Amino acid sequence: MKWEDLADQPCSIARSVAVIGDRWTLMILRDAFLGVRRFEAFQTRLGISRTIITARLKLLVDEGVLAKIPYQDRPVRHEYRLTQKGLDLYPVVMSIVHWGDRHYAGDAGAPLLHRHKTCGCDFAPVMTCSECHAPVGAREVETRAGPGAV
Amino acid sequence: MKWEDLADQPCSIARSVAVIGDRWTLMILRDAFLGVRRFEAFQTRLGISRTIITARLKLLVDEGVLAKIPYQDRPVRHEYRLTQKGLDLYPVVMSIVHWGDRHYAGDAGAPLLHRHKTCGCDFAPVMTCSECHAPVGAREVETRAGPGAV
DNA sequence: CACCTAAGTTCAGTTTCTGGACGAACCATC
DNA sequence: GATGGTTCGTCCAGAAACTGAACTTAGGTG
Repeated sequence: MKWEDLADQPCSIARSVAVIGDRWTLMILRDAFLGVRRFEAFQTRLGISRTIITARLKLLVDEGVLAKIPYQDRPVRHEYRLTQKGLDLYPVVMSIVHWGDRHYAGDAGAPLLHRHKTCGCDFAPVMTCSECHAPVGAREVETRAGPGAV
Repeated sequence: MKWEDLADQPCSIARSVAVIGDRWTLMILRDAFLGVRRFEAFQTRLGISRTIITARLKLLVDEGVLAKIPYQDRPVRHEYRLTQKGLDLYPVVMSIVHWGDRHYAGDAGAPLLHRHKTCGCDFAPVMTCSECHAPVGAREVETRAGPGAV
């Protein structure tokens, strides 16, 4: 199987992974959620080749995760902003952060803290059930084929 | 920046992405959560080269996400099981699934349904605040340097 | 004019991924 | 005891992706 074939699988993971599932794309999304918007800023912060930045930003724009918006004319310059579809990735990014905090933070603790403005507390993300609102763990879930299965 | 350097960044995303941030690793984790445990099963389901399966399983075992456990002697055979650290990735996997369901499920609907055994309902994962238990969106969060920052 | 910025593109060289063949260790069957 | 099957890999040549560095475009600054 090739990377492009992933997008055609009858699996939401495969289809998502085809878009966001590589190292640099996830790092770009991290920076986007931290407010980075310009090509040069992504390149400087990540320190990777401009070719890759170009390719990844293009993919994310093509997929509607980022929008390329001009912020000045003469010369025209663009910035990359998260769309609603991009903002919907927040739980993905936060759960990755949280896993890293739990398993890779050294003695010093987490590199970043997240404050929930609504309640004013530093928080950790908790995955809950949309129906009963209780926290959900892997062992409490049963998976079965849905309407979109093959 | 090279891939290996990611693990040394003062960023939980980078450190996590160094472990789980590539396409095939995420697909292997998906299958692991669906109950796949054997080398041959991963290879057959994913249809990718055995070299990659070997390398990815080794990385996940080295990182303590999977455990390699013998399930028979003569000849000795192993299976790969999620450790607690691996099970902790469930929110990551589920949030990716959910994003895919929302943005890439066709008219047919989601390929897989998830039933919360505790309450008996099919559910969607909702990210909530550990402190006030309300759902959290990207715009309601403020990020700042934590104790583990450089 | 010389130099600067932002956002890319181009290119040769290196690294990584790929499919397919092969190996090792055992079991079952004829 | 030769053949074939199962499971879990390794090895290799070729293809694809990534890399750093230089170059381009379109304008702005002193």
